[in-house]
Amino acid sequence: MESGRPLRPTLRDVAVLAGTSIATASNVISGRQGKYVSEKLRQKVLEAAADLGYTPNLLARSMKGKSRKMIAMLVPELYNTIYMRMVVGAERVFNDRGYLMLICSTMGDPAREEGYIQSLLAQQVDGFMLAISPKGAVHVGKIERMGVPYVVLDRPYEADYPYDSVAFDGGGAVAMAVGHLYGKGHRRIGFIGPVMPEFADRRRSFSSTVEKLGLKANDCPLYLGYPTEEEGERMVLEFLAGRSCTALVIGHHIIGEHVVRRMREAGLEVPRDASVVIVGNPVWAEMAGPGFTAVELPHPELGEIGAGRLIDRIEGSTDAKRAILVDCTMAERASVADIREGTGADVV
Amino acid sequence: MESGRPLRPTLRDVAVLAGTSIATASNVISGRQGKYVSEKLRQKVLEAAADLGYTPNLLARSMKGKSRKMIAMLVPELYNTIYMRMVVGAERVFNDRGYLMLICSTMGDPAREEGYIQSLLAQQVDGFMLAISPKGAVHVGKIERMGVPYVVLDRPYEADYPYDSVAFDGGGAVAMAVGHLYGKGHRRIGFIGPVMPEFADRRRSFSSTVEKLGLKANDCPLYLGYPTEEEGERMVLEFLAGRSCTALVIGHHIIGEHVVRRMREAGLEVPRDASVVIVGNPVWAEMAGPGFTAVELPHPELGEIGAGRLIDRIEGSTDAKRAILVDCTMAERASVADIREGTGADVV
DNA sequence: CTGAAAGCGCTTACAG
DNA sequence: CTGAAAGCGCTTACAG
Repeated sequence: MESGRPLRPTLRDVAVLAGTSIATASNVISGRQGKYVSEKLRQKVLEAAADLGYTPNLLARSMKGKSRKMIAMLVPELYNTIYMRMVVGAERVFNDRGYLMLICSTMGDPAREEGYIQSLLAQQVDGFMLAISPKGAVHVGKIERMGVPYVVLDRPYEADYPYDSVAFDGGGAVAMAVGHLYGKGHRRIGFIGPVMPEFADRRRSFSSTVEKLGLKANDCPLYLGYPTEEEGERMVLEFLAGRSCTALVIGHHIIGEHVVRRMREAGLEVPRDASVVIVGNPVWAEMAGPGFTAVELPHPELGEIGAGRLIDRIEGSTDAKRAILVDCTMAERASVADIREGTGADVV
Repeated sequence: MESGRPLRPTLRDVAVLAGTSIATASNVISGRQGKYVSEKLRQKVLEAAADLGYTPNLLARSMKGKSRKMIAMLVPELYNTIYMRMVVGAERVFNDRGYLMLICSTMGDPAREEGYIQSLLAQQVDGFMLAISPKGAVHVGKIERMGVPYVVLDRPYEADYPYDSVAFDGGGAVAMAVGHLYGKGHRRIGFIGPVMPEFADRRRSFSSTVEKLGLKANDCPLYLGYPTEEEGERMVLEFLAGRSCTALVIGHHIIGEHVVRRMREAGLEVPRDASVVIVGNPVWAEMAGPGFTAVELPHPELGEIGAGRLIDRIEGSTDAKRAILVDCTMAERASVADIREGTGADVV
């Protein structure tokens, strides 16, 4: 309709309108330094570009070896806060450093993971942030072979080549929780946590920490299950039947939800009847009951650190590939009673 | 290290290895029909491609006017289930139809919305799915002017040009809820809902439906507030103070969460003491208390229908631009008592 | 059946 | 200071 004006004007259109060459127009638009263009011409080009509503075609630009300033982040699920926390952290730094981040949801399906990796590689993305399923690890080899930078998040895995990864130390988080309770005088500490293989480090850490602190294994029972309502209930019941612990470490946020609800229903008051430390960052930790002490898992930091590392890589860093482990932090709230003797803690 | 093998082999590399021309290699790889290539040559090319691990550079392909098979979806928040439901619905169809969907989170910030639109336009995406803030509507003009297809989701707005949009009828949903309760014999029905301007249609619909059914406005009070814990509590208290309604329509899922919890704490039993219909799809509707009857909002369908329409557009559909309104559906569960006389409902 | 050549929209030495 | 020309990796008439 609007005669003459191309829908997507090219540099050529701008150059013609400004009465100059494509090369000069390019020099002005991409603002190359060291290329002196007379102020007059520069203005004319700028005007022409504005007039036409010119937007450079990044596709064409990329063909000349320029980076696309585009990275892809693969996550298993969109509904899961854990991944969203990582995404938000990563996005913050990509935005700051001028990269466009694309989020792709794989549903933990290796086939989908492969599909995305294929497409995105073909789309010439500059790099990958990968929160990928264990089985999906195979497809990472493809990225590796293409020489495209990537960072693995949250779940590093075995590979016969070194690669960048960022994770937190789940076992360490549990150790912190146990240590905190120990410091407050607790000697009989239970653990309710996930039974899935990805979480083996958490329960192993519980056992070894307990042992290291010189506590009796009998006094520190483990209850394992899946993060469902029924299993949560079952584990609480078992824990209560024991009746011997003064404190409890909950090793998973979803399980925590069910456990805490069930404890309340059972009339158990925290921390009077039992002290509790959660591993994870459930929204309700601050709001429910007395406020729950938690070992917070640094998902946003995982995203941030991973993103920073990926960009450095893309921009030429030759730092040795390695696994980065991020520390967890204690957020003390009101779910742990200090039962040490002679500390006067009761007075407070 | 691996001498000779280029990291990212090009069609040229494939052609050389196969001992043929780039053009022929291209014909084989992109499987153009009508181009007869001898079976022998075709095999050699295919082998060479496999050998090199060749992946076509979609960037270059796109430069020849081919579509990128890539669309971008802008959503305000990643944490909000509503948007994730739309995303998941949309992604399903994009995947089926061979498009790659990129998710971008704008945080409802018009500046970020503009930034993304700019970048993605420059990246030559084929189309946009827009769940955008009211203020962001301005930037849509840029997409429109570029002639790039787009579909607006969930929140259509005023514009001086026609455009495609997909939404559900929030007012209609409330009318359904009221109608359902009316059908079960309720004549005094309260409404607790959001006060924000985007939800004006819901409360207006409540009032007009009540009027249409011949109920007295006095018997059908409205309680409006923000979706916070305190406001939820306040509204429940006001509703209870009234003590005259047999039924309640809750017009927002977050508000519903607080209202339902508060009602339970107040010792109110549903549906014995009050029948309840929720507008929305909170996860707990099925699990909490007796199971809550709800008017379900079709967010995934919004995504699906929008995606279908967008692809049709991209692939050349010249169907007139228009606003599509998707119906909501009743999910009857156990939170509504049938109080009609002589129906024998009580026996059931 | 096969391949030389032009061209997509840009950038970048390089020569005026 | 400015512009003609080559080239990025493909596709596509078109001529053999």
